[in-house]
Amino acid sequence: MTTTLKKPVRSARKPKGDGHLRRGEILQAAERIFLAEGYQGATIRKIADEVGVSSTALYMHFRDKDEILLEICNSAFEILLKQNSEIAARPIDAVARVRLLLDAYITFALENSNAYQLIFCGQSGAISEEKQTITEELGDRCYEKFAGVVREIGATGRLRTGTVESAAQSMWTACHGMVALTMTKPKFHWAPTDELRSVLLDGLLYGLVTD
Amino acid sequence: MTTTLKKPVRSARKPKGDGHLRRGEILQAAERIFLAEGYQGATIRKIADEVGVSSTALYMHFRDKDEILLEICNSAFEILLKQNSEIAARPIDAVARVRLLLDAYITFALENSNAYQLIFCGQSGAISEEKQTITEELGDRCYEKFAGVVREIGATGRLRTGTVESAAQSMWTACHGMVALTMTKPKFHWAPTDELRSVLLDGLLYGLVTD
DNA sequence: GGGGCTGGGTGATTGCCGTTTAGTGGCAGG
DNA sequence: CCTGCCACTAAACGGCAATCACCCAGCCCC
Repeated sequence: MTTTLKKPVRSARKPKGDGHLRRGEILQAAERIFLAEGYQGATIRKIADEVGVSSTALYMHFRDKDEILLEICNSAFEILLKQNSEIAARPIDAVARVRLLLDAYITFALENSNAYQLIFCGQSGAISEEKQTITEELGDRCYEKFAGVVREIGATGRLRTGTVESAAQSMWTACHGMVALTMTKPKFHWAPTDELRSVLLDGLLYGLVTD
Repeated sequence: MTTTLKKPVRSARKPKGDGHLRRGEILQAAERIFLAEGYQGATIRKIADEVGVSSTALYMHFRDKDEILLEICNSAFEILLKQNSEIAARPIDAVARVRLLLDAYITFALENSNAYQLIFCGQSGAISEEKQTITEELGDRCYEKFAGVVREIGATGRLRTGTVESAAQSMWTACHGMVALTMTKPKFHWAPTDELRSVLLDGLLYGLVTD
């Protein structure tokens, strides 16, 4: 027992992170933990500890936990939107663009698996439904970029079956299924991922688009 | 302030549910709540209340919460396995059987959405990974029933592309994607579900199987 | 220069959750 | 009758998100 029985005190408090500086710090710490440990693992307390601040301080900058993690997801999805816009505008055949879009989508999902799962695999009620509006709108715009190219295909009469919407949604949901299932069941005896990916894309495009 | 200051007492306790009777009661209550409110909503305390028993009593019959809900999922998946076995054995064209299997799979998933999501959309870490072994094995057997029929198609040289495994997994994951996304994003402007389903199945089969 | 407001910070607290521990009461077998 | 067992219980533990009342440095303005 040392002599320091008195309060350790006198400003063990972390100095103010003026303005939006602290906010950025929090996002950065949250992202680290979120990527490493997922939604469940990224608790308010851990994030606060990582920043070196009390858990309460986070509520100065964000309304609640979901707001922090959704903001991280949003910045991830902005990358996807940019990617989609770029691919959709390329001066190549629409079918080739659709394939590139789906391929890039799969790559994006695998590379941002935690964000992807939070947005697209959130088991009902995990996140409060109406807080996702911003993210949801971002997702819609990503889908619209994709659907636009499918619409081009439809306009030239090359859709083998279904409407533009049902064909686009079939392709999208199919790709979602592949990435989602390989993420949540990593122990399954999967075919080599490259092969699985190309077989799925080949099959879908061959099955839904003529020529 | 009434006179009853003494303990309210004298056997407010629920009589013993002899043998496995209580266990069944718990499962039944848990299933009701689980179907109505999902994994998050089905808390130990709520289940215990519904049965009319203390929360601790549940640990007499189950090791933990996951064991209760996984048992519910297992009985659901046994139905799927039976379904698959029956369809796989029908004396009709293998391609027709594959289509029926996928169609039944989708219907099953939509009708048992909570069990389905718990098993196949469990965002990493929601359930402790190695406790799912029984359910996982059941799922494997369901898949094997399906893959067996795809193997028949492969054996007659009618697979347009890919191996038996990659083709089977493409179809399976694609269907998973459709049901998973329509579950987790119910507010999206989906094409009519019947159309989406038939377009996806038509496309997959046309794209992966010749003739 | 001093009073008061502001806003980032804090520890304690609330109310959930799953799970554990230390009992308790009734009943079956000797 | 007693004894041991076992389904059951209340109370507690630790962890979670979120809220509360408070604190104090810095600034503006009189």
